[in-house]
Amino acid sequence: MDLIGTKWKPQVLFHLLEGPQRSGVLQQTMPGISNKMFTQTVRELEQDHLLTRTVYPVVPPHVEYELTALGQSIKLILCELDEWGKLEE
Amino acid sequence: MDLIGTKWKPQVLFHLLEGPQRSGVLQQTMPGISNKMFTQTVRELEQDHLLTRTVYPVVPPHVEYELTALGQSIKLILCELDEWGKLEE
DNA sequence: GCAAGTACTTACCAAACGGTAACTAAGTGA
DNA sequence: TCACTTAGTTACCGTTTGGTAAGTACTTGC
Repeated sequence: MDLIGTKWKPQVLFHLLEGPQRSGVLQQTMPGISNKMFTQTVRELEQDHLLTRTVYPVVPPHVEYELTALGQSIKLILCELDEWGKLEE
Repeated sequence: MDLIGTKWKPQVLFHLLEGPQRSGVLQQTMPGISNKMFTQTVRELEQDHLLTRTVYPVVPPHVEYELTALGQSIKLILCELDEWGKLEE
């Protein structure tokens, strides 16, 4: 599982730190990501057991993403990466 | 500067945490990296001001890579990533 | 019955990535 | 004179990546 080495995975995880988000909202927090990349990324993160995908059987569809305990465990790293990234601007 | 989002940059930095290394030795610590990728990676890290490249004018060539202060500043993150990576095996 | 709304999925295509292998450089020692 | 040594560059080419745009699904409200 290369968490690093991917462009979007860390960003998705970072945005989920504050709590569960529904699909569309989460995607909008990441300008520049395409529809295809977004679904691909969250699918992989789900396979990595870093987040859960909950589908509510309603119409129109409602899907929520939430960090697993494992996903939460990288909170510190993600925050530090964020902090460090800000220094370099 | 996307430090994450690349496969090799973090690895190069991690291996330099222990101190300066000469080119060939550093490359050998990373099995799987090709010659091309290695030079490309260190060149970019140099442009990012994360490491310095010192060329000793001798024959055969002797080149050393060393972290800059900026490079040192991500030590904590690299170590945590390493720790976390071990958990997931 | 028809559009709206949300979350995808797929086919197609261009661009980027990355590996291999051959090549350069230049002083030393046999 | 010639191979050895270390570091790096380059051309070529296959593979992977990733964007666009169109299509699927299904219920509610007009």
